[in-house]
Order: sequence, then C-alpha cells, then structure tokens
Amino acid sequence: MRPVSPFRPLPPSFYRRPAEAVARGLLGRYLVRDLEGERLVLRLVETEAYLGGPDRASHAWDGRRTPRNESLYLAGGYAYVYFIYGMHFCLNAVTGEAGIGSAVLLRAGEPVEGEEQMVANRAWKRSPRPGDLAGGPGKLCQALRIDRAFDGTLLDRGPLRITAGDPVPEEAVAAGPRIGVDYAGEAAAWPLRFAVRGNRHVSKPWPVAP
DNA sequence: CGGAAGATCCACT
DNA sequence: GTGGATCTTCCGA
Repeated sequence: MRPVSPFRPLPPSFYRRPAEAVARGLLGRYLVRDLEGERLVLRLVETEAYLGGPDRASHAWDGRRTPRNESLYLAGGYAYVYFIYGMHFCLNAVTGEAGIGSAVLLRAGEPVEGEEQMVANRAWKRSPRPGDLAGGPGKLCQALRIDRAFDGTLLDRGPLRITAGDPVPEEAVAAGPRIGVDYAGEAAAWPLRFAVRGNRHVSKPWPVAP
C-alpha cells in the first residue's frame, strides 16, 4: 500500500463527526499556511473540543448565534476564526453537521517548516522565547498570520489547510479540562482538552500524568 | 446606549 | 503569581 502524503488535505468527512473525536484525531496533523510564496507548517500538538448548545464554554452555548460566530454553524470542515481580548485571534475547525455549532480550537503546534518566518511573524516587543512559537491559540495565529479573513473558509484547500501529517496513537494522547473557561460552570471540568503526551510545545504544563 | 467580559499574552515582582 | 494591554462583541436596561 502506498503511504499517504503528509501534505494531503483531510477531507470534510473527517470533520463531520463529534468534536471530541475530531479533537483527538487532529493531533499530529499538519496545519499548513502558504504565505508570501513560502510554506509554513505546524504539527498540531494540542486541541480543545467545544460542543455547541449544551456546552456553556462554547460560543454556541444555548444556541447563541450572532454575526461574529455565524461560521461556527457551518458544516464540519470550515474554519471559525474569532478576535478576542482586543488583540488576539483564535482558529477553530468546525465539526459535525451544519447548525450544531461544535468546533475544535487549535491551541498549539510545533514547527515543521518555515520556522524562521514564524519567528518573524511572532515578534512582539522582543523576540519570542525559543521553542515557543505556537504554544497557545493566539500565538499559533500570530506565527501563521491568521486573522478574520480566514473565517468561514474551507480547511481542505486554499492558503490555510490541515493535512494528513503524522497522526499520534491513542495511547500517546492525554486529556484534561480546558483552559480559560472557569466561567462555564460544570462544563469547565469536562475533559475536552487533548495534547500529545509529553510534548514540549503544549501551551500549559499538563496537570497530572495519569 | 453603556458597561462588562473575554476559548490570551507579556512584563514585571 | 499578579496585573495591564486593548477593543470587539454582546446583553441588559
């Protein structure tokens, strides 16, 4: 059997499943960004699932629907990009069928290609700490220069896409509560954050290694 | 129409 | 560990 190219895009059918399954399945995949004739590649190492209506931490909680989150209600396979804290963007992959509002937040990746350009994109007052190019959802978008222009675009084509990459086996996936959702009541504790076990590029230290 | 909060990051103590 | 930056979005009045 011929091996699948790591740069072959994942089809929309990959995303039309429950967010939790997609969040696990996205670990190890490549997030590919064509920018100014260069190809930037991050290997995804941390994701979070947001379940939509029943999930108080979700932008689609209780069916909330506004111009900002409209693309969250598209079918699985589209990007949902939002602006937060007056200065950061966050990238999600929409999951499930249209109208659900479930998605996976891409929280962290490790550089595979185009590291130099990512460092330049990340420059704040000083240079980013070495090895911390995309350890967080805001940083990830900075490194790849992702903004609202990608909101509602398909992730299997175009200058921003997710490809087959280098999937990780189930036993190498750690799960725990999501970050920054303390306001979400009971949902804050749901173990919907996933990461490659032991990976250095994960945004926040893993609570407990079971 | 005003206020408050936010799926974050950085700098400093 | 704490606080500030920074501004869009949203909800309640």
